[in-house]
Amino acid sequence: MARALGEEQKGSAGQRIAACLREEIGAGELRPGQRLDEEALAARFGASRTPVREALSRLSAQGVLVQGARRGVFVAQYSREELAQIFEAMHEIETACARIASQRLSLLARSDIEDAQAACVAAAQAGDRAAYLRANEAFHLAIYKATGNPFMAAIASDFRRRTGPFRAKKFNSHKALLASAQSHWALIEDIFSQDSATASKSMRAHMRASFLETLKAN
Amino acid sequence: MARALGEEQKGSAGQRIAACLREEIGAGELRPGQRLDEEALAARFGASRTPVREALSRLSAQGVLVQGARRGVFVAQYSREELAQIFEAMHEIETACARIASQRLSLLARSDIEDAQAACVAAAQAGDRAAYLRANEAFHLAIYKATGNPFMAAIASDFRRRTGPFRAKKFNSHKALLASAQSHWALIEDIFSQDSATASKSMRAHMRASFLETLKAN
DNA sequence: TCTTAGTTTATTGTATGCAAAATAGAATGT
DNA sequence: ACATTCTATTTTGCATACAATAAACTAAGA
Repeated sequence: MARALGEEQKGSAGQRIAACLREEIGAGELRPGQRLDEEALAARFGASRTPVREALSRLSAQGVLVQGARRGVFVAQYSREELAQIFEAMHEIETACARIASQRLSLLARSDIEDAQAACVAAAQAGDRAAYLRANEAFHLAIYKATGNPFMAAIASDFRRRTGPFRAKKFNSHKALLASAQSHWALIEDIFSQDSATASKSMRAHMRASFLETLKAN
Repeated sequence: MARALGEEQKGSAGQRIAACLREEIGAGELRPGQRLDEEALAARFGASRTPVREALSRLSAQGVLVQGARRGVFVAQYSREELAQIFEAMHEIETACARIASQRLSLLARSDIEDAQAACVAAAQAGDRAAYLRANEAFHLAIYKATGNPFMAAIASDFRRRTGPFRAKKFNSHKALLASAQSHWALIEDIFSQDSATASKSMRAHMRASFLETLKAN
């Protein structure tokens, strides 16, 4: 990753490392169950183990990593059962987000969602998997932001990160990207309709489909 | 606190310190906005600054603490606006929990909820504020657990912790404790009715009342 | 050949030390 | 008297060093 060392972000080294790892995990670049070596990370980020450990503590507190007792940290790995539970929780939250967003939709939020969807379509047509993954995240994030509630947005984002590695697996063909981008349109229409019942119902359907595809791919 | 040094919990020192601080913050013993001195905490827990910093990183990643750039860490403090947003999110999650719990209620979960409520009533009648705070947490936690979904339970618990210091302020009289314990009965009845619409509606009302009281007390 | 005990190695968890930055205080000038 | 600048102290953030524990490997015995 080019951004590892070059990009100068805000905050302490520990926070930068955490942000970078979070992104990579969410994008599925680090596989579930994979062990993270502290010293290797330190070398990679050009820092000592101390800020690396800080980052790992942060991420394991958020559930993105799991920490075995004196056994190192691993990218969180879930059984089918657990995956179903996570998706159920995510399902509830996303549904609530869609409902609230449809009630409070501002012109700016509407524009942000449209822009994100345009990026999704572009990436899907180009067949750029990495770009689509980011665009898709941005799309859902725009919906979360549209709730006007940063705390709702934060937990929804958290769940997206945790399921990222698993969802990423299902975007493994040009067709899958196009289908995903296509399915956004109905969701957009229903949220923009400003009818909260319709919006939440639509998101419910979207999440259900996403879950079933994810289960198949894992 | 007696539990500071004596109690031997599992895990590393950093995890024990984090758990201890989490509990104290949730119980309102540490005030929002209060600054936490690393060296003082290290002295108190009989450790060096390293595990203390680990604990602080964990908690700030969870949003329980906030970390200013080179300015130390503080117990998270929210404006009325932010408090309203947090409660809205909490409201959505608790409502979903009540709905799911009512659908899946097991005999064991039912028994746990009843036990927790008994403890609430006992603490309220005794006028023991600290005991009531813990019992009330256990009561809500039992409902979360009744969903059978540990991830739903976890986010619900997180929100409870974050709002803990603010909610704690409203339990400042014997009457308030009794009223709170009393209000649980309706909630229990509706969840035990196994009618998900009734259960979620009841939780919605409970959370609304809780929010209004909390706003007044802050 | 398989099991088991002992040893070695690698890695985590903790302590200490140092440098950078921010706050508080003192001194000087207007 | 007030503002400003320089200094000093406190405190964070990072690096290094050390201790403790678990995994891996070796070797010996059944």
